[in-house]
Amino acid sequence: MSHDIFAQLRDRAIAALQVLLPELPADAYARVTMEPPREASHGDMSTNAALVIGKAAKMPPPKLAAQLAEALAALPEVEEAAPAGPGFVNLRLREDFLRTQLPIILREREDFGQGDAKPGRVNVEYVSANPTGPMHVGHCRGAVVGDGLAALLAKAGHDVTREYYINDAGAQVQALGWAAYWRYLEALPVAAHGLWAEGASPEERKAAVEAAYSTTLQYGGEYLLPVGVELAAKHGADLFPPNPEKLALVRSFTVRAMMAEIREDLAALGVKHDIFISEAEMIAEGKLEEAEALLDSQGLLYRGVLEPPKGKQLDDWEPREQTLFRSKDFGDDTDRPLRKSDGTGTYFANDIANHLHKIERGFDALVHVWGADHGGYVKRMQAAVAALSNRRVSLDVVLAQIVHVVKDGQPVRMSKRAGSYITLRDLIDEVGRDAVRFTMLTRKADAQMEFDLDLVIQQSRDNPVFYVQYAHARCRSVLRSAGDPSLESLAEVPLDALTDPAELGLIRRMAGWPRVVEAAAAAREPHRVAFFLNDLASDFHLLWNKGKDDTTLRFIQADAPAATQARLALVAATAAVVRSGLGVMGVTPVEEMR
RNA sequence: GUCCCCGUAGCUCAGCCGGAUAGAGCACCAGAUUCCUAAUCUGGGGGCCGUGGGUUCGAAUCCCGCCGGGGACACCA
Repeated sequence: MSHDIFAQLRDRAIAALQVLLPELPADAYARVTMEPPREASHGDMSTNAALVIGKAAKMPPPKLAAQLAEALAALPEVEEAAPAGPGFVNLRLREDFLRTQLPIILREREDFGQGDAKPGRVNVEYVSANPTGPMHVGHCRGAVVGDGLAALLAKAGHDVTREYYINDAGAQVQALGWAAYWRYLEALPVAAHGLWAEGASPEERKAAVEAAYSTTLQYGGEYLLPVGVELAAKHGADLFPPNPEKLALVRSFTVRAMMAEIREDLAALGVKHDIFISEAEMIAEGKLEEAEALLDSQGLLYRGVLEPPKGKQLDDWEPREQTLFRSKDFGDDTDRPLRKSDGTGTYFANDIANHLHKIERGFDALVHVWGADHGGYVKRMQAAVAALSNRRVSLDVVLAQIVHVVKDGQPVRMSKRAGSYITLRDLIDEVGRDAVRFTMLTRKADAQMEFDLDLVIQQSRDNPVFYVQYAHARCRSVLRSAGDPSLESLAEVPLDALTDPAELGLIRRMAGWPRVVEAAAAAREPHRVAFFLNDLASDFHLLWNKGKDDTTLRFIQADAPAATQARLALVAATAAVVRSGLGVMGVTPVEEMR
């Protein structure tokens, strides 16, 4: 069960008000909050209850606040309750109530913060990089944010399915197929196809392929060379000359090879998915036609011609009649094409099919992590989901903004064209998986961020990865020195010795973890976990340093076994909460730092 | 031209669904180390919350205009 003390006290406050105001309907309390006050001197918790229900109760908020404070002050959890400002009630919690949180943490350990099971099923789709090459740093942020968000939602009590949508249909994969075919031809003896002379240069070979099949080779990366060699080893010259069937075989082989590589990249980053959905298979199953029929039956499709976009130079624009979806009816700026002028489906149409597929599998909430370049795509997709589900299913899109990689104060180029293409693997090799994951989650997803390669490997306060791991390592160091007592036994020890403000502050922070999980999940903001852990680490380092000035505050006291036990319980709980938070972020809690 | 994201301390950024005197780290200044790891900690200075309106008991937060940065805009994915 959840152990959110803010939720508990909020319930207490509402119960108290229901006694004071028996005639007030239950829904009047919806906007009542119980939260940490901004100013710590105001106490541990603050409620706006008198402010938000004053009008409905026909009472001036300050008067109601005074009555509520009186009722709350009588609670066993509460040391002091006082009306304040325009109608707040500030609570100071009893120290022994705060201390009761430690055994709870020690029994729940890494599960502390786990929310109660929530109804409904959530589908989180992330990464979904095109299977046309290895992952690069541009994909990395979305992968980490998606993985962290999925873990966070699960921690908050949601039933989460993590999904990867393989874009293995469409023009890009056609192009990939040709590029792989080119590499296949290169792996064959020249005599097998005779497209170029023995000893032809790479440019000549490429030009020969482009001329022979009137195609343009967009993908030629070295990562396709082994694919060509494997195809040649497996099929000899049988795939020459090309025909649609043989090219389809090359394509599916290449997509499988690329996906194998992407899965390795994901594993290296520690990013997990429950399910991989193939666009091509879904389309082959007829999901597009099904979605189209469903929309058509609701009168949401029509034949029409779109206006040309203004302000953008389009030399070859001409009016075309297409099948259009009335996304405007659902808040989009314009209606959107479902079929190209040649009658084939647009990417949008395939994506509609993808979402119908999700809705049919029974999800109640869909969450996507997309790159910022897809920002213009959000409204139409939300429109489609609303239409396909009769507005039952929600679609939230988290946009992951661009990451600028910086080294030695200089931007590191990431484009393929510039030649110095940074793969995800390069980045992990350079700074380590934990640093990549933690750093990518220290910013709101929709803010651009700078990834400073020098900073993330630095071992100092500037580097939050290090700072948090160091706190955990310090906890573990203390516990090892004390002979690693079991958490079960520590959950039983008397805690009266914990009275220092720094000790109680640390407990307060930890007791707030379930609330952080709940709020961060609701806002779809996994970065808040990183900030919480930074604060928690700071509280712990503070306490540690107090022990340097005042030896009676050190954790291990040779001549005071009871105080030592109590403090070991505090330290063990801190370590457990750090692990709980790092678990959400997918970052390893280290035992020691050397 | 339209749409989306961003604009908070010198720098990098928090600020949860509107709440009380706007915060953290870095940098700068001044301190703490025979000690469970000083890889840390304590104190200090530093703000027109881009800007102008609006909503209300109350706005960094919500709404509108403008300015600045980034991104996206038929038949690509």
